[in-house]
Amino acid sequence: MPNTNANSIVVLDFETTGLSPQQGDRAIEIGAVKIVDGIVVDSFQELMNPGRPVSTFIAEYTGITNAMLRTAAPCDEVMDSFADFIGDENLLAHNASFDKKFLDAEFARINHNYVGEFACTLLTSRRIYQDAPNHKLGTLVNYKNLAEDGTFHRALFDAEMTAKLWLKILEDISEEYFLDNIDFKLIQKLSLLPKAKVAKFLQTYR
DNA sequence: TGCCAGGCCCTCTTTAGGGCCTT
Repeated sequence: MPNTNANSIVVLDFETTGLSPQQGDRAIEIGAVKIVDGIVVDSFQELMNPGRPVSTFIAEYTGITNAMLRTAAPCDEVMDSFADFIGDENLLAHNASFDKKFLDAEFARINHNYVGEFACTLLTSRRIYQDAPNHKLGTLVNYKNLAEDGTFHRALFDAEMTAKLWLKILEDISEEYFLDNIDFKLIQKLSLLPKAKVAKFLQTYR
């Protein structure tokens, strides 16, 4: 059984060759941080060789070039190490449906199953920060004045920024609705509510 | 040959269409 505390979680981000593993796209980089009780206690970052060149668009978008990938370990090897990193923790990503489909596809190739469930900062922030100009990761980092020192669209940096956003979301919910020990299931439930029902849900929680 | 992601979410909706997000 995965840990149920929202404060113990692995935040992950993939860079990939494209948008769809079902269309043959592969992961080219995985970045992740492990958070325990609001503190980043571990991190993981690896480039991985997908076995074929990346497009000019992807190289420009991510800064990850074919020259960099040529010397990287193959996806299977990196994903095997990453399986050890995530253990049985619950997982978090910004637009988690995207990262989940690549995680599932890459893990399927090495016959690995994981027990953790996903939460999503995109779905959560759409409900908690309804006044944000949009809900892109970079916009939300600026909107909440979260310190940034790095380059977006690299896996570890995006995972670190997603982690900061997650902790800010927990802090804001905790302060506004007087909740402590926010449960992972609460966030999952919240993330699928109609926006108009979010405030009442949190006000009446416990 | 022609097609080409997909889940969420809103609305001029539900016998549907299009924008938002991720690379």
